[in-house]
Amino acid sequence: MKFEAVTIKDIAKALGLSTSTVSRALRDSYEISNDTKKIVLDYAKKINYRPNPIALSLKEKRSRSIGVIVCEIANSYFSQVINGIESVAYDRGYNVIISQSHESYEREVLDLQYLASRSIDGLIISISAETKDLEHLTKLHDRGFPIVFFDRVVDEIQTHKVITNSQGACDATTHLIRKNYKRIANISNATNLLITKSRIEGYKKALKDNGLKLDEALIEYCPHGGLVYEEVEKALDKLFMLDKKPDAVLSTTDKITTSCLRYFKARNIKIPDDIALIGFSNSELTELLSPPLSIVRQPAFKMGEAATNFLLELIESKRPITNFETKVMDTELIIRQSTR
Amino acid sequence: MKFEAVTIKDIAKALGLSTSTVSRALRDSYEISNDTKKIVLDYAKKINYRPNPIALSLKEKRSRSIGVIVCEIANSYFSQVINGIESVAYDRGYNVIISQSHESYEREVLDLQYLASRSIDGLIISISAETKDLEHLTKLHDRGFPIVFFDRVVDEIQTHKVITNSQGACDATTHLIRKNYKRIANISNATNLLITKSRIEGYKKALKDNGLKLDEALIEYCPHGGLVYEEVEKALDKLFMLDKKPDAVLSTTDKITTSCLRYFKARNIKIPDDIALIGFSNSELTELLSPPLSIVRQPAFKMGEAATNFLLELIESKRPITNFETKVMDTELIIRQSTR
DNA sequence: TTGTATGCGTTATCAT
DNA sequence: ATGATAACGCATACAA
Repeated sequence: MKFEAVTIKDIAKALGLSTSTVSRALRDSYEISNDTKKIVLDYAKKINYRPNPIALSLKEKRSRSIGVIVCEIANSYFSQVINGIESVAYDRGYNVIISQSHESYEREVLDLQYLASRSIDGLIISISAETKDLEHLTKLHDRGFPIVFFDRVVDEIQTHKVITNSQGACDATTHLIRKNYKRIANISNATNLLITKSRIEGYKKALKDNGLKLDEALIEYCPHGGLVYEEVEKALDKLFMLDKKPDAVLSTTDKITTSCLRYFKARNIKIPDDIALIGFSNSELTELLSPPLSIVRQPAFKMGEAATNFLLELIESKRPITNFETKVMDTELIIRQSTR
Repeated sequence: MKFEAVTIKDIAKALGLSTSTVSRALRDSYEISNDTKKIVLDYAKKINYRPNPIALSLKEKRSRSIGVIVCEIANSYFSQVINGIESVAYDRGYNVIISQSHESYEREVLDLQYLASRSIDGLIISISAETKDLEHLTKLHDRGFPIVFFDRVVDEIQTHKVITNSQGACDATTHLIRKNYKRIANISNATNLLITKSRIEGYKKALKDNGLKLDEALIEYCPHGGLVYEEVEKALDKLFMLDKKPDAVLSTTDKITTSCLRYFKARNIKIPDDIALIGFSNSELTELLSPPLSIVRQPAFKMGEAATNFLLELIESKRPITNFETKVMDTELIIRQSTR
């Protein structure tokens, strides 16, 4: 069942005017007499005329919509980022079209194909944990398509980016060291992601700064970003099978943090008595856990806002931008009782 | 900086063919020779041609995108619904454009204006807690615009709807009664919402079926859907100031449940010793709380899927549909330790 | 001040 | 088997 809307043509016909007069009257052009304007405007209002954005898009070669690709919407971090994106986009008159990669490279490529062509004016993306080949993105970027990365960014593409620094992981690790934990495990996202490297780096820096020896056996990676519980389970199994078991765990993504909690609970491993846990998380419920969970919180909403401002700058700039910026934002370390 | 894409015209010019030949070749029309097809297809692939969906939309008078209005994305229930919507939409070749009402009637009207006209083919909506006047929706609906309601539906508009039954609240209340709680408070959403009426009804039914007297003083409403913590705080303050205080609380939305937990924690009120709590929630973390929270879980993902299937049926139907369906889905009662 | 014609990218209709 | 043209809704250069 199609929904037939009113067009300029309808108004013109009804009023015995030409479409161009109506068009100009609606846009309050100086060339149209006040009388005509009033007649047109009144009638347009009466029949609830709305310009067809698709026709406008075709004409202006811009859709006023931006695409967003994240791994999962139902993840507190990403939903908060989307919230930030949506707030800026809405204010500036843009639609937000959201796609989920579900941590699948293949799906990410499909999403991009779907969003690209010209139905979106630009893209905000946090790449999937599986993504190693960037051709789908470089191909667009090289042709001048505006792309902004956030969270899981890539080095190979020169554009605006929004990330958090490695200080979050460093602070969390330092905190654990100060609390006298000696064998601090680190469970992170896929190895290929820059964000993983950055968080591992923060972790290593803290160890080094505090004179602790790095034990590579204490670092575990989740190739699917912790999307499947089993990979976190496997990682923890391995850690607990070590001769020298960890006495604390730093988990560096929302999803992995939740899985760690689930793992400990299932095995009746007590936090912080049996093991300490600090995790990256943006869930509002972490403070209500028992014990309340120490976390590293990312400024998700602000990251979404920043990414969108960057993207709209790229989209609306008259001339190609070559001077790109990477906005590095601070995380917030919230100490609660899961780390004694 | 604009992104210039390849058009049929470019291909036609490059290959010395007419646009119609190219168009037909790309669509594998029987009237085009295999040789020509191959030449066109190869060249199109080489230069990475993609049809312009906006031009298609203008021609077909459909945008292949659907609008979604929810109060908040960053809410486990709604993000899971959106996940379901997105999954069906994606499979059927539709974009999903998301807007948030933030529980504001005014914002909902703006969102709708923004989405309407012809940039979306249909709408999936869960109305804001503030919404009483439905003119913004009826106006569209009366003109044949496809709308599907879910979760917070309305009686006044005849169309497909997806809801959960009142059994969830009834089951939860019955469970509390069986556990020997006598004074069961109910904290619900705004009074004007049907979903509130339904859940209160389930609650009352359980009391009645079990021979308990209804005490209206034990029912509290949150006009802003619990979006502001203070209204939940006020509701609980009132309940705890009663001469006969409640010994259990049933909270009927995600947001309110979280606020209850926060309130009890802030005041060191122990669950379930000081008071029992069971709440509607779709968060994955509730089982990790201490005590693990008894919940009523809604089939959020499935509700999103069902709503989208309904909407696409309305959109793609050749003739006006007058036979509307309301899909009533079951909730899941998960008993954990917050209710002894 | 108003009207006519053109084009945005695509496809359907009608030639050739 | 292929090409020319009109149309979708709108804005605008150009005419009148």
